[in-house]
Amino acid sequence: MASMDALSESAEMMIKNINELASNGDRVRTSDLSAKTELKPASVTEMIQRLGEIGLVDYEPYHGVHLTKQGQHVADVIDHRFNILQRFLTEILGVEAEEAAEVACRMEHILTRDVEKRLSDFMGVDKDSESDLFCHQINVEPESEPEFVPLSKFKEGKTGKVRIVLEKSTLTDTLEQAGLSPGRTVIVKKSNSNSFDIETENGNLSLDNDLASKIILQN
Amino acid sequence: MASMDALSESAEMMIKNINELASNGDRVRTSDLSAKTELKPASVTEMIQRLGEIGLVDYEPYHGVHLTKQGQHVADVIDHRFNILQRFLTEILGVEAEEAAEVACRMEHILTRDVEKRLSDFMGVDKDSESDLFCHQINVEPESEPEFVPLSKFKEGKTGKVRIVLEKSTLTDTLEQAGLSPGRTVIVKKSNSNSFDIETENGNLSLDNDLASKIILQN
DNA sequence: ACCCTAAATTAGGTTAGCCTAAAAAATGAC
DNA sequence: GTCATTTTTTAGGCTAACCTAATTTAGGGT
Repeated sequence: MASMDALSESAEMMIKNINELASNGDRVRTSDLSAKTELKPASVTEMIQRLGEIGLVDYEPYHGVHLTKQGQHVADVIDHRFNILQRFLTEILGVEAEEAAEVACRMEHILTRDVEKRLSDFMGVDKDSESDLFCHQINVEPESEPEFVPLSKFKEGKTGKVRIVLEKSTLTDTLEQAGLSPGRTVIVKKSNSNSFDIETENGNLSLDNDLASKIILQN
Repeated sequence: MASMDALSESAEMMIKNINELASNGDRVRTSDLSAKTELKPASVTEMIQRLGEIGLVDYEPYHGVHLTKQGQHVADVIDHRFNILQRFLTEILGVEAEEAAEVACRMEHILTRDVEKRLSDFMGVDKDSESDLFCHQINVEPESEPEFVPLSKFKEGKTGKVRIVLEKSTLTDTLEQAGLSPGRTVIVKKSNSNSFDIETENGNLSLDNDLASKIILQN
């Protein structure tokens, strides 16, 4: 081990990439890092040697690297900062995914502990973020995320809760009477390209596709 | 003029400092820049020469620099990004002033145009920011402290500006289309215990209480 | 006008982070 | 087990951004 200086962006990126490639527990090879970072192999070697010297990585010439406990901690911090930043950029600001990832990837190296913590609180992250970790590791079914989709995309037989009715008009009162106001639960009984037969708490009715696309349901 | 590369953080900082020292219209001297940037005079000379070569600065050996039109534009962009970031960090996250300034000063060089714009909207900056200035100067009524409350707590007829939309997932896109993204203004037309009829810049819609509680508006 | 001092520039050195090309080590086919 | 191929490392170069030390210029006091 050596200096206690702050890590450079390049060094942090290397640690992050090592961590991402180490998912299977194996040592990470120079060539894989070279491919992932788009640096030449010689540059990767240079960097992982330096990381080895300061104890963040266990480096064996010709046999790749893996993160030390210290290095893993750095990776975890960076990872968390990235996730928080990305979520903020996409969910709060509405930045498009790819750009959000790029910007988050630059900002993750700049965040201070305090700003990170405050941003986490703002985004509503539980202090015990193990649930987050759990998800990453198990990740059995990424499907059951509650989704918000227009009624017109619901499959037959599916039940959903009305969350939003876009576009109000005189029709709204009618829809309301029919049990299609926000908060109500509906079942799509039958659907085809232009007609949806649905059952609401107030009875049954049919909608055309145009209208159905403006009623947003939650799974 | 020469390259069209993105400016380095160091170059942008130099431009920023030149701009700040040029408030009186005079040419900015190397020694002043040296003092302000905490770089040695030789390093300042080196940098301003480079900035001169790419046309951002008008450099005359032994007689200082001043920003060109191009350079002034860069300075203005950086300045705006800094202000927005600092406001976000202090007003929204509650970061202490000095730390906010430091972090903003690093992040200002990373923001993309799009993120800058979205963050500006989020912070409620109008494109013609003269209104902003106006408000600050007149500030007749200190009563209506802007408050952040969920849409579900808004009284009928009240107008507010969307600041945050909690809840991720595919819903975000839908809300955005509906005119419910951060920065937009909405009016609550009618409300009851479980349904909110609101008017946005994009039209009218209804929300259920659960969802409305997750959309945070500012008075 | 001349000199002296302060300011600015040039010259030359360092480091991090990249590169290419050459050398060395590991790996797998037989 | 040997050898060809692939992978990795070493060697040496480059640039940006800093530095110190030496040189040059500007400008004021007399």
